[in-house]
Amino acid sequence: METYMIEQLAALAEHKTLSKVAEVLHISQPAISRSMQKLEEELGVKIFERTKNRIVLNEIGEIAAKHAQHILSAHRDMLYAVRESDRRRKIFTFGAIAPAPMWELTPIISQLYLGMGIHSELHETETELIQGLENDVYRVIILLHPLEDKDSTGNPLYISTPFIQENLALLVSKTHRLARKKSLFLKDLAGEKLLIHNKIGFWYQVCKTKIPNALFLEQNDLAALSEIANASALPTFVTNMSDRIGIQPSEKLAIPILDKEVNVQFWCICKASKKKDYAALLNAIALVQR
Amino acid sequence: METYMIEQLAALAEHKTLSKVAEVLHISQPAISRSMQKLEEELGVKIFERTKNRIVLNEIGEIAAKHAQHILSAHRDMLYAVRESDRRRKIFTFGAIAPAPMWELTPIISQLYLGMGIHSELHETETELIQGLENDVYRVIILLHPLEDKDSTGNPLYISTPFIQENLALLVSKTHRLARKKSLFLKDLAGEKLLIHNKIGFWYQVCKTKIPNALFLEQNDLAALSEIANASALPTFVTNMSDRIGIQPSEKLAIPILDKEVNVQFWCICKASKKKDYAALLNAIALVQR
DNA sequence: CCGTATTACGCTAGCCGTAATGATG
DNA sequence: CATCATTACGGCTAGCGTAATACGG
Repeated sequence: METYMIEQLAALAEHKTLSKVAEVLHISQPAISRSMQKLEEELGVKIFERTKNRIVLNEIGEIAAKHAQHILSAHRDMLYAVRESDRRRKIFTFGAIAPAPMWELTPIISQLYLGMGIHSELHETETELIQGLENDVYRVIILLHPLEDKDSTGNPLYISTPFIQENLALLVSKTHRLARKKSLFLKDLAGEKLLIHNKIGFWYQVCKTKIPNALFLEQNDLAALSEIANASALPTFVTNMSDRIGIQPSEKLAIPILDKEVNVQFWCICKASKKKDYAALLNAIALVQR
Repeated sequence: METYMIEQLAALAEHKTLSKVAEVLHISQPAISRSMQKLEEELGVKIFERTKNRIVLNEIGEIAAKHAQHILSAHRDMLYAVRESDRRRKIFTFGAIAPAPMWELTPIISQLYLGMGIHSELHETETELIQGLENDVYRVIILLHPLEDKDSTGNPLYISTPFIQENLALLVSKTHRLARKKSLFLKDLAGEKLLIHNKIGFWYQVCKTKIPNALFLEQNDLAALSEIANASALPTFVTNMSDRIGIQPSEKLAIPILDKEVNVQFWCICKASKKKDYAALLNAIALVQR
């Protein structure tokens, strides 16, 4: 049973006449006629009802055509899987729960995997990240904790390496009502108008759920947000990582926020089965802890 | 992607070397070598790690091979389904809940479908029968009641035609304690030793559950059972259908049993979608009601 | 050296297209 | 007579086997 027969049978079930199939598949009518004869002979079963100038699939033929379509979709699946795997092999894709470790990790990967493309994705929750790691969509992921899962024989499924820490602070003008405090908690921000970026991973949910009655002015352009923060009296957030991307405190004060949810340790995680592939990367990561 | 490539890739994943594949598939080594090169080229993706005299599937190659095996099994499924359907087309197979309608139906089918094989199966419960009808394993089935199921548009899914009736009686010697009764109920047989056949469809369960504390002496050879029944004082069962297969009452008395579970009407049922195919059969069946 | 993969070189099986034939509505 | 399926015929592609080459344990 050769592929071309399967293809033509499936097309015949769809287009009903040999002529139409010939037209669609860019092949001559006699070719189709012969293929179908040969297929029928190979199967050893009548799958057509023939009159002198009409050929129709019989009940068994319809079953055969169903299977033919299934085989063709299996072919397409194979092609897609192989090419998709290859594409992923040529790009280093990772996922992160927050932007700062994403920015930190990118240059490290860039140095280590010279010439390879890098693609990173930000998520607010860890479920998609872990799932992506499982599917090999992500080579590594950045979470707020290590993954300790074991397989049935007790061996770890993942390798977790501590990465950077990040500590949140509120950036306020010197005239703000909170400006004289040395530190504060999220609940102290109740009712404030706050300028925030909206692609900040897990921070977004933390802010939304831990600060009561705040009004969030969301921005999705980082440069614009920085401008507005400088030009207005609106408070905004910074972290120990903010300077890494060129945000300067200017005339404002950064007041540390003490809730444990906003003083976090990131972890870089890969599958244990790929330990060797990423040993060098995990090594490099261990060096930038601070 | 031609079938031969798929086949060879799957075989390579299994046998590891081109030489072994060549041996197994009865084809020359160079042929395999070229096929795999061509496949790799068609995919446009490196699926092998090659050294000068060694070829190994890489990670993507393993994925490809998995898919190849899946495609091959789809091929086998197609072949099996087609041939199995053809086999069924050449044999009239039906299922029944009791032997008597099976014996009655067989000659009717035999006359109507001259030259076609006939195969019948007996079941104690109706679930396998209905499932078999659904799967087209059985063309028709014999149950104790019609099937009234409708599809989503309210059209009947099945055609049910009344067939024969069967009424059970106890066959006892004239000296038996029950011999003077004109009729009886199953519960009257409590504690008796009873000679029965064990391939009697639904009767088996009825006897087992409706007669308290009886001792059943099971026989699976019909002729032997008949002999023993004649030669011994043991009571056994007959029905209005028994004479059809040559069982004679001899010197014994047949006492009707009145429970409704053992005075039954059989129904012959086919799929509504095959109504036309079996119209003649259902017609013939309607004539033998009695 | 024996086993393994690849390359080179004809051969030919088999698939294709063109043309012709037959049937149908 | 337009449309569709099948048969006939010749060409050519492409997969095959044999033989030769090259590498490795």
